Amino acid sequence: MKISSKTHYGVQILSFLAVKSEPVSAKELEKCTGVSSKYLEKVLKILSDTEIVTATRGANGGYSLSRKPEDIKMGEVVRALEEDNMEIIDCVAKTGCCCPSSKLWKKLFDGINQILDGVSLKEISEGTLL
Amino acid sequence: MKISSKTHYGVQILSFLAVKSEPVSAKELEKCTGVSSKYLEKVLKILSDTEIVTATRGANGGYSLSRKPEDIKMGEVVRALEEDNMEIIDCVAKTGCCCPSSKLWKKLFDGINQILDGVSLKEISEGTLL
DNA sequence: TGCAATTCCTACCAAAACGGTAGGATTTAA
DNA sequence: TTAAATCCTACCGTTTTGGTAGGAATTGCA
Repeated sequence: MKISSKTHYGVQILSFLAVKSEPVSAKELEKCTGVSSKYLEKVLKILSDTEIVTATRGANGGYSLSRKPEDIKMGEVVRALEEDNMEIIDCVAKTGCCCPSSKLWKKLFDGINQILDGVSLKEISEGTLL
Repeated sequence: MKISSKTHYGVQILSFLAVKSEPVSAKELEKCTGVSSKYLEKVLKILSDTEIVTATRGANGGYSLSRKPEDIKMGEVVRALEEDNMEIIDCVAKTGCCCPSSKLWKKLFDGINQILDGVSLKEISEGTLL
């Protein structure tokens, strides 16, 4: 039940990209975040594969948002970066016991996704989140 | 962002204890869950330290709920079993960057706790959770 | 055309967390 | 006294986390 640094860096990067119109390179993002560009490349690759950012290769390339900040919901971002760690545990498959807790986990994960889908990158980058 | 097996087993155990009036030993819980009693002892120790269950040592001992199922909220249970993994990341301390995402994580963890605190063990054990 | 800037791909690695196992000390009811 | 139980401490293999490293492929520009 914790946020990985990958996800944490991802959100930081995105809120930086949100205020830029030109592509920003991993090197530049390293300066902003203090995290090595090589590691940020990995994070950015995930965001690129999920079409949250667009990567432009070659000179003057870099990364930019694929959509407007208000159209990028944090649920999408967190699910992408946490990869398969957002799944509900299938307790029935693991133990023979009938599992009265599965509804709880479903309720919890539904709630988490609802919260995250209710926040857009715009609110993060502008600091207007309550 | 995933539930550990420790937490998962913990909830299973508690919903089993919820329907018992006598103390139940770790050995018996092993039969129910299929998980080794030695490992369950660890889980139960945490639940005992946090006064969710009461441990009775010696012959005819075992574990029983410290309170009525309706007075045990799942938030308390999950926070106990996930230990320090329920904390909000302090991003400002880690990076020099001002961190616009901290509000998001706070909102998320507050939401998680609110969901879990809204569910009692009674609802889990009786299967009345929506 | 050539060079520099950039992403992409693959491999590797140390440290921590996870999910247990093991053995025995301690307590207690009968 | 004995058997049943929790409590305590240590250990251990596997997976995940959080990176590092090196180079291949792509591209704008002089």
